[in-house]
Amino acid sequence: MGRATIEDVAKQAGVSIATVDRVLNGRATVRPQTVERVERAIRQLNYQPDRLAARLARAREYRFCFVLPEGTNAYMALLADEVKAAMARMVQEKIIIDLRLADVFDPEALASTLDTIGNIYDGAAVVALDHPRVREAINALSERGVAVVTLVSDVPNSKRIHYVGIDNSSAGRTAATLMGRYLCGRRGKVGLIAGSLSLRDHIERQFGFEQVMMHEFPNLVLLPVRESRDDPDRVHSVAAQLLADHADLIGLYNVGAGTPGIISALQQSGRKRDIVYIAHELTGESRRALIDGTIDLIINQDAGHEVRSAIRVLTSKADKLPIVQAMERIRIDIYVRDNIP
Amino acid sequence: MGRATIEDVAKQAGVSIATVDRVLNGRATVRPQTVERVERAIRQLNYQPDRLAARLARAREYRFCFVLPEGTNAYMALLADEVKAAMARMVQEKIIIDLRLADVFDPEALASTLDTIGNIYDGAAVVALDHPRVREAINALSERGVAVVTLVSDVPNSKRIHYVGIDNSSAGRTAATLMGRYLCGRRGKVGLIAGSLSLRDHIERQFGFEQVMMHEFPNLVLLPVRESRDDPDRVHSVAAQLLADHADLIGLYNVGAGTPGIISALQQSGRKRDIVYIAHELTGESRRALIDGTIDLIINQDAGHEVRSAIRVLTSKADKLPIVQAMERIRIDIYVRDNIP
DNA sequence: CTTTGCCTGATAGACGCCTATCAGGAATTG
DNA sequence: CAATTCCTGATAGGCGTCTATCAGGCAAAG
Repeated sequence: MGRATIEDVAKQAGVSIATVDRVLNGRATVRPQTVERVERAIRQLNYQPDRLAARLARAREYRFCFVLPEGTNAYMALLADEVKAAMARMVQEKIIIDLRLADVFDPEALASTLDTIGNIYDGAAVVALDHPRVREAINALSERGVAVVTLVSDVPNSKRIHYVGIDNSSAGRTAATLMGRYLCGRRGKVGLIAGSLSLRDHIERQFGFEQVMMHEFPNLVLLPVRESRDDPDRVHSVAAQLLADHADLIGLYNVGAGTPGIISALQQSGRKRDIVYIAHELTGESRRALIDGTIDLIINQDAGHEVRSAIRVLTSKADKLPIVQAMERIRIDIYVRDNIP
Repeated sequence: MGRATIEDVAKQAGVSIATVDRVLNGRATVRPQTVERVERAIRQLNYQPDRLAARLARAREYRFCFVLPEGTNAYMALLADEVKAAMARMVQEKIIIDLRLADVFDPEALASTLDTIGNIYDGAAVVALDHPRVREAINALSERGVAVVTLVSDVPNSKRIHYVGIDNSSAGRTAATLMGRYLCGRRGKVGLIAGSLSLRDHIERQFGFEQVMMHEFPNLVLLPVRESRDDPDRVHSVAAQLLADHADLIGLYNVGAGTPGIISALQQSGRKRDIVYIAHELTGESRRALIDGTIDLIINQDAGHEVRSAIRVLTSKADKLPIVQAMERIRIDIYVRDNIP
């Protein structure tokens, strides 16, 4: 025998199918004691509506919107590619996905983009800045009934239903531990470059990194953070400056994007072999640099997984189903030269 | 407008729905030119059958069987847990999963287990030994129409349709690179312990490890491999022996299971801080040892992902749908103390 | 020209659920 | 006690596909 159907529940509860449906979908007022009978039957039979049949019957299209940063960020380009791939794959499940680009570093621009994605959508996935204006826009969206998940960088205390991305303070701590071990007790300075201190993920990584560095590796001196706005040119000059200022720089951790700028600075300095450089996100450029030894370690979050997870979470929400937390945890990937996909 | 349906295709091709169905499901002989007309219509409309509707209509139950090693292996216990979790989750998709245990180290026992899982199943996922008898059993299964995927350890040249697991020679190379870096040019010996050299994954890891060790880290001397059959007691005595024989042992890589045996040997020796120890698979015990510093790095493959991937592959096969390779790639996870989930 | 296939069309019913409507009984109000 | 209002049952039709059956057209074989 297969699983219980609505009909079984109806029989068990001694009511009609229509009433079970009313209870399940809150379609009309049902007397409390009847509700109780139905719910008991559901529990007894361990009834779970068939998702497939439900989706088929509803014949409803879900529309989701991904809001990603515009610009040259290579990882964001990867994310965009995955969103496009998902678009194609999801049409057959009646899920329509749109992609919009916005300037993440400008809270006003990002917020007003969020404001415009109106009642067309059932859900949105946003790479967001942690800023009051943006938080407000996210809250406004969810008030309007658009489920919001944050992607890559979280906006805590907002009404987003879920955050899809790695635990960034763990990522920072991981980077520090690996940096410390790779440096094996050598004495020297370690530089830290961040994109923006309004990006939650960047702050958290920095925080975790500092924490472990301080406590575990007293032989290393952590230099003050430099901000780069994730702009390759700025990243380059910041890195070049660091290298010029500190002859005893032996470690470099770039919390944000703009990796090509660091790579070029390191290569120009001729010290790329002497400096342990840890970067975030596996992209075409960082991958090459990892292979040629400029980058020693890459900490990554899988773009494909993130996009698929965001979609799963949004559809679960739309179908009013619970999300399986364990399945949605995004892992911190560590890449060395040998395990690049 | 939504997507094309069978009806649209029928209209476009100027045939009946029944004929389109015959072409799609090879239900009866259709005149070649009619087939061509239908296929053209399918291409023009970019028609893809609705999976949901198809599964609903077929009302078919798929039965899959997982064959895992019996015994004390903690990782296999994790896999078994994930299989059980999947069972519960999959009933609602009309997929029935059974779990059987077998002695993987005994090719005859494993093969005869495979022989018994008869025509009940549509597919099987097997943690297999690379042995002629086992290969033959796998081939026999697929001849009988049971799709087979290998799990964790592959059986190349067999008729398995897919291998679910990490690239083990990459894993070995990764371990070697990390070992070499953690040891920072120190001179000394590195020990290698394997469960069985009939397990494909063990050989491949060993191979990759040796490769990188030889070429990249001439300062390190790799000791001959010791076989442990993944038995905790044997692992313990092998490790204790290694420690006793080599006062200058500074690295240890355990390619297989039985990690608790090594942990106890290391702790008894009082040298756990001096030896860089890299283990496979994140389990309760290895996790504790990673936190307390006995283990320096763990290389892992996510049990949940593997089980879900195996199920996806088997259902895709049963539904005659292509599998999305990129989605099924199992990553090599690297864990340090700071990124443990 | 009849018989035998071979192709194709038409159609019914199922899968499990959703949506909607109508009618009638029960409970509440006046 | 009549008039409402509230609950509930019954039922029809649909979502897109599969499975199965029957009948008819057409061609080749006898």
